[in-house]
Amino acid sequence: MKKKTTIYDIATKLNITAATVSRALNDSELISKKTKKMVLEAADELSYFKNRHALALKSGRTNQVGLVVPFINRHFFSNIIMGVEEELYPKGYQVMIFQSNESERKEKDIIEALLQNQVDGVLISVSKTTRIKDHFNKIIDNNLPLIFFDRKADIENSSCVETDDVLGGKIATQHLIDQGCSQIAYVTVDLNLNIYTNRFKGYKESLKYNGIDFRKELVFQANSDIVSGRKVARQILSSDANIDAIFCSSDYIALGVMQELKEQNVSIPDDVAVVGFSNEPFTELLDLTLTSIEQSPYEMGKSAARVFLDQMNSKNANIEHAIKLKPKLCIRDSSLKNNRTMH
Amino acid sequence: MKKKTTIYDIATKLNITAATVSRALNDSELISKKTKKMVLEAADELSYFKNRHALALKSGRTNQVGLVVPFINRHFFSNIIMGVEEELYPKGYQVMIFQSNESERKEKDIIEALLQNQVDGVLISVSKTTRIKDHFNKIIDNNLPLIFFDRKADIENSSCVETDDVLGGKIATQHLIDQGCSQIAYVTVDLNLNIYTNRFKGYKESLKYNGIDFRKELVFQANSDIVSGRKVARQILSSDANIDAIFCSSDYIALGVMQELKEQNVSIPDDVAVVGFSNEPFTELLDLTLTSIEQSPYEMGKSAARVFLDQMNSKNANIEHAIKLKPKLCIRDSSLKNNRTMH
DNA sequence: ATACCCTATGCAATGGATTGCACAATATAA
DNA sequence: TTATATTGTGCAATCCATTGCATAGGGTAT
Repeated sequence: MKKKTTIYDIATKLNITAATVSRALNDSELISKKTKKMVLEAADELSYFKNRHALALKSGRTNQVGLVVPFINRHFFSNIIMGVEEELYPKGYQVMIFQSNESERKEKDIIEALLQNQVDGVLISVSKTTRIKDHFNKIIDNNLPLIFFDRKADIENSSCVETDDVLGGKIATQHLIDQGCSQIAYVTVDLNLNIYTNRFKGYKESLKYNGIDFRKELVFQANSDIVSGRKVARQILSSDANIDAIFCSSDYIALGVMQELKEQNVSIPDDVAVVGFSNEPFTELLDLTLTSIEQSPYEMGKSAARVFLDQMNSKNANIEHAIKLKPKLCIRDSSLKNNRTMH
Repeated sequence: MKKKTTIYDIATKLNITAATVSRALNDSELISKKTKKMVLEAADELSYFKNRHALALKSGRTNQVGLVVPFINRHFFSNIIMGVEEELYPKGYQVMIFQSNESERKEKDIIEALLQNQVDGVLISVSKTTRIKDHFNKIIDNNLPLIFFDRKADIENSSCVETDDVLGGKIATQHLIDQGCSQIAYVTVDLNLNIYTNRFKGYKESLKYNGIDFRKELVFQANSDIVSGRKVARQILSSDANIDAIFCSSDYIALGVMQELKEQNVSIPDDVAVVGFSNEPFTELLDLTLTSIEQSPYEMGKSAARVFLDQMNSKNANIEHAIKLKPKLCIRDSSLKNNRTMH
């Protein structure tokens, strides 16, 4: 077992003190060029590298931030991670990534571990099952920047970055109306979650704005998966509602819906236009591409990272930021009528 | 700026020494129940948590491992991360995730940072552009377990976990032959990368095994994307080769190929069967689902993590592991002839 | 009552890098 | 040549938790 090289080893070798070595390695102007050169060469020879823990212990700072997501392997979250990383890495921060698996318990553990690691801040998208919030307050109590993204908790002195879901619901609905639709079915997921109630709100506001009556019999519920999407499509088709469009609050539902419509020989988009939400990668790989709402997770990550940097720089950690990102409509085959070609 | 609570704060408050506090917190049997209770209460009151850096400094161990992938937001890699995490988290290890962006430079930086962090081991999938290997040797020199997954470098005393790509190439080719194909075009990506040469090798071996002559005019090259797939499909169709199947070493190429074939009214799989590689999620979301080779990244992650644990436990870090995971064929519409229905 | 043993706690060193202060060595000025 | 800057290094404390060794205080045995 080889012992790790320290500045003391270098000092001993060169018959100088560790203080001098430290200063030389940090290119202090107190040290002569000759000594610096000596030290650097010796350091290289002994394959020395800094011990970050000693540093952290001394300075109380780590240049590490904690990033917590429900799942790493979701397109949405992994792109947020990309955004955070790319913003923070050049500034010398290390991003420690953790996944809560939608478990409150694990989320608590992770935050405890982050605090033990003395991270300089925490960026987190809250687990679905989280009800308590002591662990978030612990972060605030320790005077660390706490930034929520996508899913937030109500914590004083924290910041958040989220998609403007109401707007997302609006522009999707408006687009369908612009395409000549007026009987627009809406498929929601879980009306307990903020994001879905907001999308629904946007849908209703858009109908109202266009003078179309809201009919609650056009609202359906499903889980966010293909099978559930097929099932809800069957429900919709067999109901009295004579719809000409279906707005799904999830792309997976929309995919299931499209599969079912196709099987039942309902023409998309002419008989029924379909719009999804989230702009999953597969939406543009389909034969009949799916119109959807892009939430720009990469931008969201960057934005959250910038909020963190802001809070770090203006030492006054009290500033709260609340950023809403504008979603974008990606128009594709499933909703584009009139045989217009895309280019 | 609130100062962080230390065991000294607790000691002062209770009029005892830090040593006693430390032992109490670690539930040492040297300490009386009464004192333990006192200490735990005080710790809670002062919202104390351990300083991991002090611990790491003292013990030289961190219970952290470094995990380096080219990109986090790829289905393949994010599932490897899942696997590693799920294996290591229950054992008390923290996984520090980094992405090299396929940059040798960044890969070096990351490894330097990991060493500075005194991680207990490194799991890495090498960046495409990496040529030097000093940074890998530095890990070995420090007597840390080094485990490569998917893409390896030739380093003594390191371990690796990879897919048996030769077998992957074989079973895909064999499947096409079983479907009655004999003029099988092969589209490769980069013959400098191990994984692609191995797939190609499997293709050739399978042909030979079935007594089919290898014809180099049936081998084409493309980049791993849809546009490139369409382009190569045009090349194939306009060549003299009268092919009845196309085996693509990437799903994205296969998708482009299928799009182009469809546009040119070539029937899949009856005129031309298509097989991809990697089993990307979209393969089963298409109207015409794509036959592909599943590499089980999740299992690969678990496997790599287990190798790490093995090396940690048997202190003798010299044991090299070399694990090859068996790929699986996922048969779908694009290659299944004879109008058999799937269920 | 004296010698001895436990039990619970304290003391002090350790790990590696940083940094304010002290001081030696050299250079400059008078 | 002596006094004064200037430059380059050394000393020692600090950050926090752990742990081997020492010891005080109480109990037990004789």
